[in-house]
Amino acid sequence: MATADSIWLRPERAARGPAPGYDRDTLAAAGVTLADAHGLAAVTMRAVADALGAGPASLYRYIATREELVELMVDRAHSEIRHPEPGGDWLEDLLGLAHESRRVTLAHPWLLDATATRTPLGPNTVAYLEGALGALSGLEVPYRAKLEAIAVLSAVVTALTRTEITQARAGRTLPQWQQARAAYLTHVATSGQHPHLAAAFAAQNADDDEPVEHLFDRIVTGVLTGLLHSDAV
Amino acid sequence: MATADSIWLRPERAARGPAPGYDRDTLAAAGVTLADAHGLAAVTMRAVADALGAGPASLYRYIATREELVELMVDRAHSEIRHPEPGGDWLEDLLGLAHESRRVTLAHPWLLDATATRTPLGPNTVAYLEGALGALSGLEVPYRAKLEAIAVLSAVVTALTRTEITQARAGRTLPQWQQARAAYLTHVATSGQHPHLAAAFAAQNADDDEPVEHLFDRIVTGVLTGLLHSDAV
DNA sequence: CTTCAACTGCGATCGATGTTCGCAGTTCTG
DNA sequence: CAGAACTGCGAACATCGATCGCAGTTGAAG
Repeated sequence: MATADSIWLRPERAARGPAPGYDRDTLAAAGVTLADAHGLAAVTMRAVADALGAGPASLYRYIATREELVELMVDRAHSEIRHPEPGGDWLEDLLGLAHESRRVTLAHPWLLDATATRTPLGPNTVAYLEGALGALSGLEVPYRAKLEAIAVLSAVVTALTRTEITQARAGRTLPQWQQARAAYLTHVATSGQHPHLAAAFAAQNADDDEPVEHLFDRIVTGVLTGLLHSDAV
Repeated sequence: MATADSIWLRPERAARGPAPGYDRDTLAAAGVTLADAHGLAAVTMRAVADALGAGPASLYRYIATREELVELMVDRAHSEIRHPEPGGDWLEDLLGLAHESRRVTLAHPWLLDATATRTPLGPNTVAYLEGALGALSGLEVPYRAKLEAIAVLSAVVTALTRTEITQARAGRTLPQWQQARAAYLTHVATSGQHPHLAAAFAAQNADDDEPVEHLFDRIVTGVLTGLLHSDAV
């Protein structure tokens, strides 16, 4: 049954027939729980079915493919993004939205993997987009620039959150491959070539006391003001 | 044989024993050819072995895992990045490097998938980093800000190139899922809710004549100047 | 030159995964 | 009440990454 439609346009329940035992959101919730605990790779069809007490093939009555399950999971996670009412200052509003995005991503690190390649676009993601556009509604700037700014903002927030998660994970478990990478990096830094990198590497471990939120604010603000050349501070 | 070392620190040839029939770069080249033609998913161990005329299990004499093969491929692709000599203006130099990054990514679109989650760090990627730091060497700015700027730049270039590739692909083949997404988007835009999104959607299809390179320059310049608050231009 | 440990290529195979097929049971509709 | 439509799902298939063990080959030590 090749359903070419998007899952968001496909009706959840069939018109006729017995009532389904589960629903999409239940599948998504089970997938989110699994991914939160053991990463996105642990979200296999069989694992989700087991968590639900269902047979491995039952899930295909609700979703057409695993990709769609991930899409449901992403949108469910995005539903946790709070949308505060706009306060008039577009920079502050957008910064608040960026903080929400970061918070949810820290709570569900697998979002980085799920949204790295594809760009799921469910109702809650759409609501996020609408919110961001609403924050910029007072700005006298072409729509294209606003969409660009939002896309760049999203990319930057993702990148920042990714390094934050990576560093936090390295601090706890130091999981082999990170160790191997550090070894290679010090090898590169002390090799004599790459002088700039060596200097940066040495300077990096010196003063690291800036709070993460402050760094986050500084970078996001810089990027946004650079893109929308604001006159406000 | 659990080799915990990075592949870049592991010796390519063994000290004793017969000469290997292939080498790492040959594997990487075969993988790149396959990925260029049919995407990263087509780079399976068996496919690479077939392309080389080798048995499916032979590759594991050169790499420990498929991840390492992808790492080799990424670094080989990054070797195509040209490093022009610095011209004194850091913004121009960094912009040139960004263009090189975009060019190589357009030539090897699978780089987006390969670098989406992981961040391979081979010799050529390190050389790129060194070049970017070198371009900023004249700036009176803490090293941390330079590293941040480079990371953000990389994220932005990736995002821009991804949308560019996606749109180009949609223009040619319009591959089903894009069609489904467009259907959902128009459904959202015409639903009455999401007024800002509807307005943006309507305005987007109006005037689209800005050349891609110009848009690229504009955004990258905006982001960089916003981050490093340049006084130039 | 001999010897042998070390390495190479690789066929066979394992476990896991996403997905399909067909069937029995269930439920809503006309 | 009868049949159509749908559900749950056991079994199976193709494909994937990875492992194991063996025969053949090489290079260095004595």
